[in-house]
Formats: sequence, structure tokens, C-alpha cells
Amino acid sequence: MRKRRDAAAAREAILDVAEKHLVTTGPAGIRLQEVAKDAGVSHPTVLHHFGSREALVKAVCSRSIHAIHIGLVDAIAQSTGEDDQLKALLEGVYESLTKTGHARVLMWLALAGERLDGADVRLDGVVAATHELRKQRLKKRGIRRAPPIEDTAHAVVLAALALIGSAVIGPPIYENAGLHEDSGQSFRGFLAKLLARHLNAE
Amino acid sequence: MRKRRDAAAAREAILDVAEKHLVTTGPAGIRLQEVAKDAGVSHPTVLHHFGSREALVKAVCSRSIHAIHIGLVDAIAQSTGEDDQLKALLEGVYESLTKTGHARVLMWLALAGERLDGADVRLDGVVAATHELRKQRLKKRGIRRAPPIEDTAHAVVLAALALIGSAVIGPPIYENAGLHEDSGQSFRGFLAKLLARHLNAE
DNA sequence: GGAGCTATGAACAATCCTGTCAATAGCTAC
DNA sequence: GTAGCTATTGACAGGATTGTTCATAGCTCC
Repeated sequence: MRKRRDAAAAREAILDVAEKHLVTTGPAGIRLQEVAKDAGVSHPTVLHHFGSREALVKAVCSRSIHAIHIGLVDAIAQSTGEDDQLKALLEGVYESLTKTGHARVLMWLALAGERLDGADVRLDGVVAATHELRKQRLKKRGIRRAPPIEDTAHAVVLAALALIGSAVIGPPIYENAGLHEDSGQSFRGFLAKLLARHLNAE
Repeated sequence: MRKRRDAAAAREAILDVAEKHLVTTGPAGIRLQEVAKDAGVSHPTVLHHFGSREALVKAVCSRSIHAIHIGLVDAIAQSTGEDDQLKALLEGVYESLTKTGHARVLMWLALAGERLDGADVRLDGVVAATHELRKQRLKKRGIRRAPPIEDTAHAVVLAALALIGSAVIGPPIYENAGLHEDSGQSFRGFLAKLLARHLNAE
């Protein structure tokens, strides 16, 4: 009849379900009863483990944000840093953003203005690393004048916005621009080339 | 005491309020009572004019989408098509997307998967016009090989995603990348240069 | 001024959602 | 086995939200 799990396992199971709801409906669309039903428990059980709906939402948002951070770090760690691998790097980041719906989570939270306490997704590290690589590569080619770090930051921001944006509204935009609905791959190829060319130019 | 307006004026007034709610809370967050209160009417009045909450949401979404289309067309019409004006064009489009919160509307609707029947915001026209300009400019410089139209489409898509994305999650992303929170202007400058250089290259 | 149309709102109904409470059932330790 | 802890749940309360009904008030036209 009743299945009993320890608190940690129950929390995880509930969070798994809640995250799916977060991805599809956003934080405002998370309903205790629905989450409970999909998790195979009653809604007071959810309240027992999280105290309140708001606390559940906070918990699932925190966990998602953390997972996004991990995904980003992983995807970047897989990269060799070689320039012709930029496409592969973008693909990795893109996949980690779409696979679990994390890009949608980012957008939901941005729109809802949700406070992200554990917002440990940092791009400045990416910017610094990219800038170092860039300077080294220019140096090898005998170019002294390093570009300002703001320029590299802008490039990283552009990549981030393009990847997140395409993960959320890509298909309709492609179609709208006269491209095939699943032109994501070729679009990211375009983006990779554009960024690589810029980062290598003086 | 009761103020009586004709049906059209009442609808418009209600839609104005509803659109504000659409921008801030998204379609799912639109509440009949709140909209009614902010519009200075009772909620049955709203139902009287729109029939149901869902119909109200549809109506306000349609109207917003249409306004977005108008804003985009206007912003582009203001442009001279000159290359050094690309920044100004992007600024115009960006402003029309932020001023009324239309970028947020686009994102809300994309996330909510709302069906946009009157989705007459078309980018393919922009792509075609841009491609023509591009070919002419290359021809003047004696370059024969025109780039494929997909390349131009990719550039337009990139601009669209970057502008919409920055209007929705710009500030936190800038800050996250180590830039100042209101680096929007300089970011769009970067984007304009990058796009202009690409569109002019062979 | 009076008739008719309709925009408006108060009151009510039905549903849904969050949160509380008390009882119960499963696990662990002895 | 038994005691104790706690994860779990059914039942209920309170509030919010959508939608209905009907009476009324304001405008227009004659």
C-alpha cells in the first residue's frame, strides 16, 4: 500500500517531477496537487517535505540552476580549446541547455524575475579563459595589441544569448526567417564560424 | 457613478490593462479580477466584453503580436539601409521590443507554447531585403559570387535572437559575464559591427 | 419624455489551490 | 516482538478564480 522512502529519496523524487513541471509550465505553473500526483504521493506529503509551495519552487529552481552550472562546466571541460572545435563546444553547451529543458528554465526565471540565490552560473570565468586563449593565439601570430576584455565578454554574451534564445524560440524563428524548422545545427555552425573569425581577427 | 463607454472603447481600455499584465506575468498570470480592478471595472464586465478569460488572453496576445509586427516594420522603415546605420537599425528594433515589453511577450508566448494565429511577424521579408542589399553591395565591389541566402537568414536570425534575448535577460547576463549591468548599448554596438563585417565580407 | 438597447455590477455557484490536522502505516533499534 | 520515530494520507478549512444570473443604470433614438 503505502510506499515509504527516506526523506532524501522522497525529496529527490518530488524534485524530479517538479523540475519537469518547471520546464513546461514555469515556476508560476507548479501546482502541489499535480506534482504530488505525478510523483505518486499525496500533496500533504509534498508539503511535509518542503514546508510550502514556495519553498518547493525555490528548491527546484536552485537545483536546476545548479545543474545548469554543472552542465556548462562539463560542456566546456570537454572542449580542447582549439578554434576549429568551437562548433563542437557550442553544440555541447546547446545540448546541455536543451536536453533537460534548462534553457527554458533560465528564461522562465528571467521572465518571472525569480530571485536566484544560488545563482552560481558564472560566465565571467568563461570570459577570462576565452580571453587568455585569444591573447595567446594573437601573440603567436606576432600581434601585440590585445583586444579589450570587454570585446571577448561581448562575444561570450552573444554566444550565450544566441544559444539560450535558439533553445527556447529557435524553430519558430528559423521558420519565420524562411529557413527550415530544424536549422538549429546549421545556425550554430554559422555562429561558430562568425565567432571564431572575430576572436581570431586583430 | 457607473461610467458607460461604448463596447469598442471598453474593449480597448481592458486590453491595454491586460497587455501590461501579459508583459509582467505572462499569459498564464492574467487574472480576470486583477485586470478588471486595474481597468476600473468589475470582472463580469470583462467577461461581458470577451466572453471568457481564454478569449481575453487570445485577444490581447493577438493585439500584442500585431503591435510587434508594426513596431518592427516601422523601425526598419526608419533605416536608410546604409551599412554604418546598422547600429541605429538595431537600436530602433531593440527599442520597439523593450519599450512596451514586446520582447517579453514574444518570450512568454514561446515558452507557454501559445498558438499565435495572427502571427504575422515575418522575418523572411527582412531576410530578402537584406540579401538584396548585400548582393548589390558586393557587386559594386566587383565580387560575383553571392553568398547563399541561408547565410543572410542566419545573420538575421542571430540579430533577432540577440536582440530579443538581451531585452529579456540582458542585464543579468551582462553582469554575469563581468560587464556592467547596462552594457546593452555597447553590446548592440558589438553586434552591429560583427554583423556588418560579415555581411560585407565575401 | 419615454422606449429600447446594452454596458455594468452585486451576489451567487462551482471549482481549484494551498495549507492544517489528526490518524495510520512502515521502518529501525532494542 | 515491541516501542518509537516519521513518512504518508484522508478529510477539511480558507481563499482565490472563473463564470452565471439578474437587476439596474446610462445612452440613443423616436
